[in-house]
Order: sequence, then structure tokens, then C-alpha cells
Amino acid sequence: MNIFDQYIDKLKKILTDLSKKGTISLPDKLDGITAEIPPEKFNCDISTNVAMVISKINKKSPIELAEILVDEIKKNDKLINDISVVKPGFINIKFQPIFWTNFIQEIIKNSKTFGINTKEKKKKYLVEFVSANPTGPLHVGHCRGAILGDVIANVLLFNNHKVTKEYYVNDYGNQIINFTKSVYFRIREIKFNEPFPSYNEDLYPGAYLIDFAHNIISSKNKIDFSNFDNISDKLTALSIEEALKLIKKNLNSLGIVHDNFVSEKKLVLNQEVEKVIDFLQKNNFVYKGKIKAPAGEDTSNWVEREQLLFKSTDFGDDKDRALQKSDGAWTYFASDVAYHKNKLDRNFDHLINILGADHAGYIKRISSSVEAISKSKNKLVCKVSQLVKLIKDKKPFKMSKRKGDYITVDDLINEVGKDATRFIMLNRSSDVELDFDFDNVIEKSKDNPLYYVQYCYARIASVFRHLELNLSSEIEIKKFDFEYSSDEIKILKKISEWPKCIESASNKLEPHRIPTYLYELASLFHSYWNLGKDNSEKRFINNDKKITDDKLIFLKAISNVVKSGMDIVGVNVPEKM
RNA sequence: GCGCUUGUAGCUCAACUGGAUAGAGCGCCUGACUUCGGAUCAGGAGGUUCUGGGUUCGACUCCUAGCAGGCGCACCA
Repeated sequence: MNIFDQYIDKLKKILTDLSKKGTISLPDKLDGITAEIPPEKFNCDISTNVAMVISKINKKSPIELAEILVDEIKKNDKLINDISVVKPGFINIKFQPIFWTNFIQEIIKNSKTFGINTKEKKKKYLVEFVSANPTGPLHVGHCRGAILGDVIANVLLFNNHKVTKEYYVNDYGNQIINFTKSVYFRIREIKFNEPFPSYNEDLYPGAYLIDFAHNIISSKNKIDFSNFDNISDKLTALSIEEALKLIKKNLNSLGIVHDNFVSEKKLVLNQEVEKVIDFLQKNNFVYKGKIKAPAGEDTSNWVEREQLLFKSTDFGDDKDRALQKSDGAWTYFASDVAYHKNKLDRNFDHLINILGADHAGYIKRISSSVEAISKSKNKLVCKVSQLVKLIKDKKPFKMSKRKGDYITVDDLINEVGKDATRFIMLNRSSDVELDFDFDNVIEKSKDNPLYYVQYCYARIASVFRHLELNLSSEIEIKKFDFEYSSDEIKILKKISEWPKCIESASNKLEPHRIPTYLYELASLFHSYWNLGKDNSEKRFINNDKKITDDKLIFLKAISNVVKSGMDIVGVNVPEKM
């Protein structure tokens, strides 16, 4: 039920009819026609730019064409109250109130599907997100991307697409060796009373490793901890298992559950890296060569060496990228190419990667590899989530990994809660840096948009409570013959934009549009609510402690949209606060 | 030096894929509580959308040249 799409279809039909008659000419493709709710000052319901779009090809002024169209539109639409042409050529339409009564009847009937974008075909998506190294707990830095990925998946699911949420586990490489060694030293610290080496900068100093060590010691595995080399494989597996357990717990407290965890190590052991490089070699995308030092940087330590390179410059990257290290091991990039081949083999229509800002420079090379393998440019979309600036006590809070004083997801959830974290992290476009002010996020006031939206729902719930009705149960109303006032139509207009919001959030992968929209809807509702203070006729419940059907259904429509929006964002809507 | 990205009210940010007189919140100033829960609302002040060119009927949005901030630029992952 997207009234704008419906209206555009109606306009297109009028245009083709007129062009058949020879009244107007049309371009080959009818693109760029919009229908939207205009700014409030125009005092109308829907507005279209159609006259301006066809102005050029007809060599007539938009105003002139609009006048012609207005007559036709009037003939075709009986629910119009008023229609006018406004410079520079917009056609503005005001409906009779019955239009909105019909609208609300439709969306109440189809409350389960209202908002879903029906234009698009069902597709299979893979969303890869978080993919943090399995060497410790998630910290705040991971949070934004995690929530972004999760909500993008939710939006796509809401639109009936098939979505797989995946986590790529980097359980291969030097960092994992250092991580396992660190666990080993913690075990020795416990078992043999040896101090954890402070001199070795490669080790992980975090105290959580002590827990890992305890867990491994007390597990059922019988391990002789006296010699590292004898047990390194076993210990690596156990350590990663510990880390993943913790990470999954962290994700869970954020309300995130992945469908798959794909192991880098397994890809390497299954020779998938060799296979994909072989494939690229046959297609002439791989060669032995040297990488040049970047200009303008201190290159005194630069060592030129010959290594296996991928020709990402063929796809617009600034340099070709190394696939193999000098010791013969695959680079992270090489196994990631194999991982993306693996994704492509699973026949998804679209791949989406969520990356942190610090990995933005990586996008060109990985999308180059996907293009080389799939021969398709738009298969992979990478979405970058910008930094989160933490603010505590009005001051920026810097985290230092070395010192181990970083804020973990656990800290965050304990202090702020899941809902506030999700809502605030999502409230801004992922393209801009985000200020995350602890004091503000905890505050239960209008400064906090989460509570503002929740409060709207709670107010509606309280009306239902007073009437001893259940907000979540279906309402049946036999006669839809009431008329809504202009105050109410203002809110209904906003509701009519809900499908548009979902559509753009989904097409552009910009879920921040949802909290923004919900805030605006809540704001209109709060204003409306307060009208009842000065004017008791505008209250929902009248003096006989009853509610009229139009008001009941009106509240229901608002709460439905708020609920479905908050579901996508992944936060609760309490009936009492 | 190169690449990506951001630049909109004092501050934090929106702006329906190019639309009309650019909108919210915070902060500041006025006002509304024996409330269908004030975690709310009404009103006011506040703008050369970083700068210069270009495309267009029409530009915060697209192109181009700059300026400023952020991120990145080997075999780390």
C-alpha cells in the first residue's frame, strides 16, 4: 500500500493516453516522475513533478503542460478536493477526507504487510559483518558495524528477501599464533606460577585471557602444558573456541545472531586459496612482480621483493596486491579472495560487506577480486561504518589497546543497555562520525530519541489499558465512514510515507532512515496528544470513558508502524515505561 | 604524494536518489502540569548548505578545480 507508487502509475497511464491522442509527446522512458508529500505550507496531500519532467520534449513550459494534465487528473480521480498548479510547475492535489479513511482501512486490513516494498523481486542476500578477530571480546569499535549489519539484514528480511548473516572467522595467521602463545603464558602463570612476560609486545595483555586459561585448564581435555610446540594445534583450537564463545555472548547481548561462522583456516586447509588463485592465473589476473613504495612516505625501510600479485589495478585500484608472503604463506587478502569465491559459489544475488572506517582502503581490492571472479561489477556492495567518538564526562574518551583499557561491548551494555545502544548507533547515517555521549544515552528524557519514540508507543498503550483493550490484538470495525480532521490527516500522511522510508533504507542500505522517521512520527503524535489538554474534544477517551472507532483505529495504525519500525531496529517497545 | 570519506544554524545532525521559502534536537528566550502518564507540548531568535567554476527549467544533492577535518596507503588482520 504505497499511495505514491499508486499515484505515479495513475499519472503514467494518463500520460500514455494523452500521448496516444497526440496531445503530448513522451520520452522513451518515463523516468524521474515523483509523487511526494509537499512541505506543509502548500496545504495539500500529494504533489508531482510530472509536468516538469515532460516539459523539455514537448517544448512547452511546465505550467502550460500542468494545466493540461490537471484537467485529465480531475477526470480520473474522484477523490480530489482541490488541484492546483504551482510554479515552477508542480501539480498539487488535496484529497477529500474519505481518501484517508480508505487509506487507514487498507493498512489496518493489511497490517502485517504494510511498509513492505512489493516492487522488488525476492532475492538472496549475504550480509557479512563484524568478522572481528577471534582473539578477545568485542569492544565499542565493533558495535556500530555490528548493529548496522544486523539492521540492514532486518530491513531486507522485512522486505521478504532471503538473508544469510555471516561472520568470517580469521583463525589463521600470525595474530592467532601470538594469541595462542598469550593464552599459553597465562596457563603457565596459573599452573607453574611464572609471571606473564611483559617484555613481548606481540602478546595480548588483556586480563580476559586469564579466564580463557582457567577454562582450558579445567576442561575435560587432558593436556600436558609443559611444552608449547607439542600442543600448539590443540591449544589454538581451544583458544579460538574460547574467544568465539565470548564474542557470541557479546553479540547476543546486542541482540545479534549470525547464521554462519566461516573459518578462514578451513578455507586454507581445503585448498580453496590455491583453487581460486589458479582460476585467476588462468584468466591472467595474477603475476610475479614487485610493489612500489608509496610516494611521499618515509621509504627508508622499504624492501622491494618479488611476490605473487593480483592485478587489482585492472579494476581501478592504485596498486596491485600481494597474495603470498615471502615465507610462502597466503596473505589475508588471498584467503579473503577464496572466501569471496566461496560466497559467489553459493549463488547469492547480492553480497554485502560491512566494514569499519579503518578498512575502507581495502574495499577496492576485494571488490576487484569479486569482479574478476564473477565478471560482474555490482555483485558486492561494501558499506563502511564511520568511527564512533566516545564521550564521557563531556570529554572524548580514547581507548588504548596496548594498555588494555578499552570499553567492551559488555561494559557498554551494562551501562547503557541494548536498546539505547542500538537506537543511538543507528540514528545517524553510517557515513558520518558518531558522537556517543554516555551521559546523554542513559538520560531518560527528550534528549534521548529512543525514549521519545518508546514513549509514543507507551502513551497509546496506556489509552488501550484505560479502556481495558489489548493493543496487540486485532480490531474489527464494520463501518469505515468517518472523516478525519486535518490534525489527524497530518499524521496519516506521515504514515503513508512509511513504505517510502523502508524502500530507501533498503535500496540505499541506509537503515538510519528508520529511527529518523520514527522520531518524526512520534513527534507528530506527541503534538497531537497535547492538543487534548486545551481541548477535551481532542482527547481519545471521551467523558463516558469510551473511544470512537475512528480514534481507536487511528491509534492502532500509529502503534503498528512504530512497532514494526522498532522491530526492524531491534529494540523493545514497552507498554509501560 | 595517492586513495576513500566528511564539510548544512553556536553544537550534534536530517533533507524522500535533482524539486518549491533547506528541516529537527541540544543550547538560549517566552509560555502550558489537581495530565487519556509533563520521559510531553506551544511560540521566538538563529543559514551565502566550506570556496570558485560548470551541467539543468531547478543543485545541499551531479561534474570540475581548490580548501579544511577524518581514515587508510608492504608480508598485520
